[in-house]
Amino acid sequence: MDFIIAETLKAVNALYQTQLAENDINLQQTRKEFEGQATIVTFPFTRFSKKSPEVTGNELGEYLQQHVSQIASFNVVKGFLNISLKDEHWIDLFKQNVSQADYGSIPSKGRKVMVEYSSPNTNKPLHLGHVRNNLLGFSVSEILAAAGYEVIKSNLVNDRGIHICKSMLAWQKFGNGETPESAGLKGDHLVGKYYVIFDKEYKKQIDELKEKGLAEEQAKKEAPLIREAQQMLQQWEAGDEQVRSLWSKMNSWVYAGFESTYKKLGVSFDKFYYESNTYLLGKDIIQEGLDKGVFFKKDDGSVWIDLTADGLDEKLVLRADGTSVYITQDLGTAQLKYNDFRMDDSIYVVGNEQDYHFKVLFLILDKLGKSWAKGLYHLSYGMVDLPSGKMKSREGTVVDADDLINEMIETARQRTEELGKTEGFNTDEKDALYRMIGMGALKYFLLKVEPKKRLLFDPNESIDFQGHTGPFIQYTHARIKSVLNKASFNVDNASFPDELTATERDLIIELGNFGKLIEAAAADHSPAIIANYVYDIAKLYNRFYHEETILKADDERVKNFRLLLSFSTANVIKKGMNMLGIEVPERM
RNA sequence: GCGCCCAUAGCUCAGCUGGAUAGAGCAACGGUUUUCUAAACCGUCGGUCUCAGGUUCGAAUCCUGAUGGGCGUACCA
Repeated sequence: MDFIIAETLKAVNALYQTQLAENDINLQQTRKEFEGQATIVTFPFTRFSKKSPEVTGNELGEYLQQHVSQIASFNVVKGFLNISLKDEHWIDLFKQNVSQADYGSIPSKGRKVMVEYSSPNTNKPLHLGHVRNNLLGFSVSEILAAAGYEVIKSNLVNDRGIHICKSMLAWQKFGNGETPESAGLKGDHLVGKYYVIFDKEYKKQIDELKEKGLAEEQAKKEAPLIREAQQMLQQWEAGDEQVRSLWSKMNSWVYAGFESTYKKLGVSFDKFYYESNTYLLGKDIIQEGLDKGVFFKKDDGSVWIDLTADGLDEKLVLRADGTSVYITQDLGTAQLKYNDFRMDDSIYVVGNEQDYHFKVLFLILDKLGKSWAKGLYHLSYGMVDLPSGKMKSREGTVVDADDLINEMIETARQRTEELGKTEGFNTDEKDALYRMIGMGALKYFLLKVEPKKRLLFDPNESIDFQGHTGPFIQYTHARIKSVLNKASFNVDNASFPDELTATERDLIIELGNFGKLIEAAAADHSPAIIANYVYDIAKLYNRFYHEETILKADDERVKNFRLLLSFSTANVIKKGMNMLGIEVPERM
């Protein structure tokens, strides 16, 4: 439809001797209650046409109809010029473009982008919040790849620190040598169990100390368990063999557990970074910043940056004792990633509680004169909350990722069996189908919402399988495949009609927007755009499916055309869903 | 205190760079299957787009302020 803009520019120039730019033309899809497919808003033109919006619209319409062969007719409603294009034009768009097997592929942009996501702590299993992160990161990676970027998916594993020592210490004290095998627990769940035990015992000690008259703050600092954990961290940093060996053992349990969860989620990574390797990085950057006068040193030896001119605060970048803080490592890690890959852009998928941190991080790198700093982007997403409030691992008020996944698959199994749709499936096929549908429901549920919005999840209300959901779209795909199979569809038999029904036209137009939507989703880092688009396509197709008959169409040309239209729709649905990390079944 | 984010139907969400009478799903009610998969389709009901100003031919969308909610503002990560 874009050619209309160019033609309108010519028309405005011819009629009103005014040279406009492309951006000055407001072209949109005609609302369905009016006739036409393309609408130009004519209000802005009245400034130089010196005529009413209606008259201006009519003059433009006349001109365009005379000069543009694809235009069939036009009508003017107030300041809106509605243009109907000939069916020939839409059929041509379908033939040349939409129906092609590679439709929706965008040529390489020659840009490399890193997407860092997941980045778990190795002291507890993944919960629903992590699931949102993982699905977002994976989906954004797929969308960027579809939009022609070279994508590197990375995962910065937080495998060291005081929280890890807490689990280790609790296991050492209360574990009696328990292993994932002996406990019959996934490794990450076993380690998480001891993280919770630590917290429970720690609280006990705090209460005891408080009874002895200590203030809360002091009790928290002096409880023997926390002291031991801190000591263990020091031993870890000193390379103490026993501590390191316990650490390796427990982390390996966790990794085995994560691997299984990642697999079920269908996410993957090209590059792992581990904080145990990167936590000392960044000190050379501190020196660089001091040399450049970006940072300054206080009397106690701590290093700071003054960001008050940018509306932020003074920020510590190195402790007085010379050790790193969080941002020190992140400065170093950012440099490391750039040295490794020389990417043009780098996206961090991290929750919105760290908005301030990333603002500061990117600003500092920019002030240090890093040329690549402008390519850094924080994909900030809202927390997943329960009706009872925030999820807290230590207090056990979390929706566990593995549990949720299993429940979704189980629900999918029940629904499918109730509907009696498993005829002709063997056991493996059934399992694959249930997994596909259950995960489709979960993933779609999480991805259809704009990332930055917070998400409320009520464990008592199961995730829907009907309506605006993943399974609805999957069902539409399976339905199409079923028709195509019945017809023994072959692309080579394609034929095209002389005219279109309204629904066929709507479907072609919407399918024609695919590329534009991929670009928009990539630019906004928003899977929600793809999710809502694919839903619109599925909905339109179902309307078409009910209104028109395909296999029994009177005219063989129409039949073959509708088959090809169905095929093309399935193609877009599949590609779109794959960008969300959702698979679509051949039948269900 | 200061900073950032959010607010659209009873509930969950769309609404493209400002454009026509603000759209879906769920829930409720009614209809559609001798015909390609009813996880579907069609219809009814449901709105002061949190509030108050402003900019504009035109505001859910932009600006200012207020209210409500979330987050941050650590020599934690």
